[in-house]
Amino acid sequence: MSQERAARTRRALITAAAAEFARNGYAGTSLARVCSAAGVTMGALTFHFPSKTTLAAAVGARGADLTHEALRTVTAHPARGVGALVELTATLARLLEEDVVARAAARLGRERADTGAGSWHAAWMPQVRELVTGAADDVEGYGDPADLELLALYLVAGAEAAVQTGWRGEGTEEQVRRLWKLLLGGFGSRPSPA
Amino acid sequence: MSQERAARTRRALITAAAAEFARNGYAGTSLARVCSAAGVTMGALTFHFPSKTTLAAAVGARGADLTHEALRTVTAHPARGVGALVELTATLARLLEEDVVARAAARLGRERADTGAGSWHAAWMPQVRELVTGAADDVEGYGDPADLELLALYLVAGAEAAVQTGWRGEGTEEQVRRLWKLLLGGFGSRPSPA
Amino acid sequence: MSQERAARTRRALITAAAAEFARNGYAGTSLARVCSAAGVTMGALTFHFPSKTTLAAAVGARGADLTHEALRTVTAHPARGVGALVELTATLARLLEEDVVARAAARLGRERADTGAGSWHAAWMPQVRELVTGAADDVEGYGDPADLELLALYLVAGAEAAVQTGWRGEGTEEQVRRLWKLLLGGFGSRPSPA
Amino acid sequence: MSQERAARTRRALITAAAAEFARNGYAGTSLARVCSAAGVTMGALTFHFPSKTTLAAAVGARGADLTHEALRTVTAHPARGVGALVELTATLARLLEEDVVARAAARLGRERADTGAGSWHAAWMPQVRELVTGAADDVEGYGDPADLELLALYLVAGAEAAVQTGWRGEGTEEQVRRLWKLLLGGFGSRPSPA
DNA sequence: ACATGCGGGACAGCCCGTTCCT
DNA sequence: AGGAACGGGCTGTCCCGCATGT
Repeated sequence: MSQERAARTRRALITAAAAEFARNGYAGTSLARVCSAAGVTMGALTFHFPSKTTLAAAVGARGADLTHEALRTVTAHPARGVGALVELTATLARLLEEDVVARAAARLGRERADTGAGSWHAAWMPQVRELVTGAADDVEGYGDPADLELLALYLVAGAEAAVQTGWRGEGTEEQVRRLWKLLLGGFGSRPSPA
Repeated sequence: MSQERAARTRRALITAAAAEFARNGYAGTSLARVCSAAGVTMGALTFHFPSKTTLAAAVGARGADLTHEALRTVTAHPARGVGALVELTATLARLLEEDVVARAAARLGRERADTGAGSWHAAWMPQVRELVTGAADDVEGYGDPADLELLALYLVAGAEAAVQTGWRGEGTEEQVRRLWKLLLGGFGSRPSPA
Repeated sequence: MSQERAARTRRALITAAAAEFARNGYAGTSLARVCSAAGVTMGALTFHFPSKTTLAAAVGARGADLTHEALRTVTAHPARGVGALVELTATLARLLEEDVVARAAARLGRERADTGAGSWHAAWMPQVRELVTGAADDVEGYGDPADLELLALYLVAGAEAAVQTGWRGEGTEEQVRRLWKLLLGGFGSRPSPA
Repeated sequence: MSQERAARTRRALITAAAAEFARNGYAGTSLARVCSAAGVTMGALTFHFPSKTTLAAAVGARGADLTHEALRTVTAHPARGVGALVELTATLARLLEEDVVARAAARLGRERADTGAGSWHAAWMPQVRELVTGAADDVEGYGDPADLELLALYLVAGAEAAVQTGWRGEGTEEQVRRLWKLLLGGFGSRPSPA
């Protein structure tokens, strides 16, 4: 049956669209380019996705799915407290680096937060909050849990910018891990030589 | 003479364009909207800025100027080491929050890094590097200076995202300061009681 | 056997298409809307009607059939002369008012007179002519028979416009009858009070 | 000054659009054809008329103006009663026959009665009503004045159909006059010789 | 010099009528 | 008869010159 060909077309379309969205943003992406990149005609696109908004929503949804899946493997082994946060943000950074769809979903989530397509944050923010509040006792001594949450947000946003701009020296995941090490390690213990 | 009217028109155009660029990005901004927002006809715009790229470049340049000016007042009093970094990032955060032109310049710098219009980073990155390397002895104990630089980058990127998305609880500048406090403070010194 | 289901599908399609054609004209009608209105897929439509022109032709043909049928009952009882003309035009007016297919056929006949689909007139014009010429002696005193024929044409066209625009106060058939009464009655006998 | 060139362009556009609207209806008309017929580019069209609806509205308005003008010369000489009605309908018939814009306005008025573009009737219906009611005493003996009004409506609709379909033997105005003569003349007085 | 009105093309996104397999 | 895909065409609009005023 040709139902699998339809699915293949859909995937090709979503991937190609994600590549364009990630590079040029929503408004800067033309459906014609998406089609030629995916090797399908405009008619096929409009059959699967009636409008550009719908296409963006599909990319966003697929990105959210990929994110959930990536995070499930992380939360599987029971890291607690700050260590789990490190693992989560590092995983997100690697995902953004390796997967175009996730990258596109993140960008669309910020550019089109109003439309339903947006809100990539909703895919991982809840886990951050749960980690921070649920293990409040583990992070005792780290100050206000809300600050930890904010730190995670800033780090992920930074990772996103790093991936897009191409600051990557050694890869974005390593950058995030190095920052955490700096923060948790000697940083702040600087008065030691005193 | 009407030369000052010309200057007024230019400024109105740049401000209106910045508002649109900041909200809708480069591709999502139409010159017609810019004109109607600035109260100017399209003919006047094309007189001052022959192309859309030129307009974006002008916005970027103005944003860089504003950034330089804001940073000059910071580097005036001779804070050294990490304290100066805190001050610098906090100032950038406030600038992004308060000034549309700076916000637009930052966004254009990331979206159109290739064109000359881009590169808002060039306005403040040198200062960060100088601060980090020049005061290498002050930051002894903080690990690799490159890590500190990276941290500043991530924080500014996070602030930019915070401003655009509207995470602001108490204002973005406060967020950045709180994060620095968390990092420099007891953070990481927690296992001591163990 | 499913042959009757096919016939049912055909009829549903023709009725739905007629409704759209009558309201939006030929060019303003999209086959997709017809399908969704008829509860049928596009594949089914293209099976029964290979092209849009074919569909319109089918609607026209069905409209002509309905018209013939309606007129047969009229010409059954042997009204002669002008009375028969009155009956014929009134019947057409009622048909246009009550039946969507006839309405669509009339509209298509004018919009697409070139294609075979058109020419709803051919369904009733011959009867008018026959009535007018065949009973020439009965209408003696009415002037040129060609004028009577023209009058019938104008009245039907007026009825069509009345139905489409919605002038109907008391129903289009009544309007036509009232006009005939006006024309045949005292009208023209006005110099009596002189 | 090039202001007159703009006016010329506008007129050329309206005339060309009227020709297309009159022949193919609103939905059947493509702006590209209008442009090539008028010898202007799409850019010029969209400058004067932002949308197809606007263009249609302009055609409708121009048609209404022409109608007013044509009727003013009729109502100038003080024909009273039925004679004025004859003159009015005959003038409308001739206008429909000779002027594309009026023809287009009439067709648009029926196809798009909902939009403001429509309503060509509003250009002449008031005069009919005034004629019928204002001179009620003159038409004494003609029955209900509302019937006379309805008759005028039907005749104009018939003339419109005649022009579009091409029934014209000797021209539509003559047709209308002949019909009036038939109606006012001996028609109805026929059984007298019996 | 500064500004305007008008016009030029080029796509963009959407949809449409149609056909090809199944 | 159904699902999928195909091109082409339509409307809207966008970014930009080129005349002309002031």
